[in-house]
Amino acid sequence: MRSYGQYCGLARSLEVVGDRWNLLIVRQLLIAPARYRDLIDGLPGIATNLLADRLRDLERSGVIERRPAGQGSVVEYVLTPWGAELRGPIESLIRWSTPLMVRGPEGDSFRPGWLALAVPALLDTRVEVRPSATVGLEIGEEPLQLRATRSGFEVGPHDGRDLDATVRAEPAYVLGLAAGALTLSDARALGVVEIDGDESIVRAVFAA
Amino acid sequence: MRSYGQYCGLARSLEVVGDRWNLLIVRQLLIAPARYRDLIDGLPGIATNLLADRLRDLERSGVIERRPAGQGSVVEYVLTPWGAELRGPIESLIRWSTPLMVRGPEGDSFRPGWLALAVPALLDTRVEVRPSATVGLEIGEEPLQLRATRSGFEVGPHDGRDLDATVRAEPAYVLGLAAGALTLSDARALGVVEIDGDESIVRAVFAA
DNA sequence: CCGCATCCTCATGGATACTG
DNA sequence: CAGTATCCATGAGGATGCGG
Repeated sequence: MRSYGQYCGLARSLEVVGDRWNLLIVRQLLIAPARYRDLIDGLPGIATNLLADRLRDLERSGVIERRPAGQGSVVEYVLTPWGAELRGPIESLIRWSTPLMVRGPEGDSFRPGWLALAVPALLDTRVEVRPSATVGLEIGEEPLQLRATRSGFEVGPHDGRDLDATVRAEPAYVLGLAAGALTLSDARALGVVEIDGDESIVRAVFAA
Repeated sequence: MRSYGQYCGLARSLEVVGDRWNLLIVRQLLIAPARYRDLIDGLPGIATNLLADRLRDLERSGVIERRPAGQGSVVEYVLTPWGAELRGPIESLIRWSTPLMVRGPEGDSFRPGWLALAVPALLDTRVEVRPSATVGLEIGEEPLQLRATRSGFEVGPHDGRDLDATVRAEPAYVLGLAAGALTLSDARALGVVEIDGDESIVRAVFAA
């Protein structure tokens, strides 16, 4: 990216992460460290040369690091501590996007892993839920789980542990619930969400 | 901007504000509503055709509005309520940029008005300062003032009211102090900051 | 296969001149 | 002052190649 030549924090940030695809690459690495192939899969639409270019740029500017993974010459891309601090700006943009997301997918591609960032960003962290309470999220295939911690919520792949409840819904409704743009009772009246198990926990998590 | 085709809040946000210059235009309008000429002045380096393009795009997507200003056919650009909510993402990116800003301007252009966003974004809002306490900021020419409110700090042009204290320093040191990357006593030992008036208020505001 | 590098085409950005 | 029009440089996207 060509420099803006402005002594302003926003302009300097954008010189590092403002290039097309850059923040989406960081998004993928916030979900989990990843190999080149994982990034291609998690970034539908990116051209392979662009991914290679961007990974070089982000490494040069100190946002990501390559590190050996497993055996052989296999490398894995990981965020540096500074790069991981982009969680704040990214969650903030995700919250801002709510009006754009309630329209639904409209043919856009979707990866359940993206919810691992979006749902905690949207949920009201002031809500008090018993720590370690765990709710399964079934969106399409990939089973996810949402766990309450003292500091907020974590969403990741289901690790097989016991679930207090399970929610099954389309991505748009999960996001609507998390953002408070849709209440649980409305969602149930519309028949767009199914809940198994301890419903009170689900109500507590998605308290509007 | 070409669509990413991803049903992800970050991707959809970037389709609206990810284009080059877009967030910097929003930055200017967060500082104050502005006319075309004000934007040209506040966005050194932008080409006039790009500014016109971006203003059209941002209006179409509901981030800004044109409205008549003064008399005649003079128009002014203003953020919509949704556009104004970009303050969160922008402040977040400004905080993230601290390591990039402590290097100093290095020839980049600077507008004191940019501090109206950066300083409140960087200051620790948990600090308790007497509401309506006012500190003058003298950076280059343009006199600014920093006012404590119940909810945080506001920085804007000096309105001529009485000041409890005045701080004079280069932009980089003001940002360093606000970010807590530089302590007031270090700054004074280095002779890079001058303080007049009630120094205790300045110490309270910039409590590291 | 994975992890890129090269090549080509086309869309976008930038600088400047110009107009109502 | 508030933008358009024009022309050139750069960057994105897609296909393909290629070594390990």
